[in-house]
Amino acid sequence: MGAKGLTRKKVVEEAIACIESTGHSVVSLHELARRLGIKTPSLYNHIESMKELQYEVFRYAVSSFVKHQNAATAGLEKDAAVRAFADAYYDFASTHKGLYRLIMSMPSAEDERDKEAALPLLNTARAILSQYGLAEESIAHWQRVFRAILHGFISQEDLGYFYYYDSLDLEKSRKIAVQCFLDGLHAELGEKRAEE
Amino acid sequence: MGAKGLTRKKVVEEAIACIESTGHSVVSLHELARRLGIKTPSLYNHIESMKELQYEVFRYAVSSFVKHQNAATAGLEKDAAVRAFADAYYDFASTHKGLYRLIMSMPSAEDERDKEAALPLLNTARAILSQYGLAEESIAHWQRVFRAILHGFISQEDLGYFYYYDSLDLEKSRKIAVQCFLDGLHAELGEKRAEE
DNA sequence: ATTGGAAAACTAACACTGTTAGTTGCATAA
DNA sequence: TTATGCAACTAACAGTGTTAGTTTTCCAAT
Repeated sequence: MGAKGLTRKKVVEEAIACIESTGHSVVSLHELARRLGIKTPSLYNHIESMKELQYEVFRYAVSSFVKHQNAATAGLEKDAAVRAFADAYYDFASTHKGLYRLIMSMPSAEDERDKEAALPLLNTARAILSQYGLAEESIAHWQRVFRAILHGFISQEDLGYFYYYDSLDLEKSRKIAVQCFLDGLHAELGEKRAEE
Repeated sequence: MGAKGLTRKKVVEEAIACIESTGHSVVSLHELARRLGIKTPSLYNHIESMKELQYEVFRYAVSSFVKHQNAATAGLEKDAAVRAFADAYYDFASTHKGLYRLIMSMPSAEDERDKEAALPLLNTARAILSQYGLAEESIAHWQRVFRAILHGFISQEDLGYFYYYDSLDLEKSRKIAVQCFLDGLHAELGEKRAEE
């Protein structure tokens, strides 16, 4: 054992804590080492690289997000579940800016391992929408639409693209967005029923 | 005049060309200098800083995007205009990945100048929606929802979060998303009419 | 209890960012 | 032709992440 009893787990935990407190999706190794009371290169006794550390934190972020969403929608059905999911999504992204930004800055398309780690994220939205009795293909489409709205909203708000009419209630905009999704979904369901 | 007749304008243009060709929202000064046939520090004879160069490219990106959107929706009304706007938006983001990413990575909330430069972006969507005869406040809300959907979709696709069911047609998802927005908007219009 | 070996800390250094200071050289205006 | 100024240059700094090589520290086996 080394002088300070540091482990890989503790390093990752400190990185998470750092990201949580700063709100940035990345933590500099310098800052991380400072907080752990060691010099920067010493970190490499516990992690292989920055990329690897990020991957570790990413997994935590995904797991944390999924748990949050599942807890918020447990026992709810259809529209109520959708609304709760949307609220919880917004809540997580606001409260854990750094983790959410990390989730949404992973170039998953390139790294096969990242893609796999991100899979649980998609299933959360799918689970909710599968209650409507749609075909698998439709669920996949609507789950994309749902996530697009949720992320698009948070992303633009975060970027500052919603602050131009700052007299305007953000929460109301969000309610309208979710209602819009539900109306669209209901319209689809109506068509489906009409076909039968 | 210097040896190579370089001007600030030419530097910015090369930066734009570089961003267009790489698809990244930033260009390294090293790469930029290399392409211009000079050494990195020489760039500072023409630009004040990286931030300033980015701002210049950002203004170009905004202007370019706005022109693109206006051209695509000229003469169209209501739903047709909305659909054309959405198609054009997607087209721009796909064709000019670097410029779009730059637009969507400006921390506008912090810099007052960036915010102002971004204003035209918002007016494009607003102009389309103002045709529906909604109240100013409603337009502002629905313009947020519209942009949230459009950006959310592109962003997630770009991140690779749509490639899990890659058998599934992306274009169809996009059509559903736009139709969802229109259905939601129509529902709002219906309510408004019912109130009268 | 002493010693050997492993694990983890350290310092020094490299490559890569953006950036500044100080110097050289070309080109146009006088 | 000369002089002024602009634009190129080299050298260097601070900041990233990272590697090599060295020293320290602790735990385990004798």
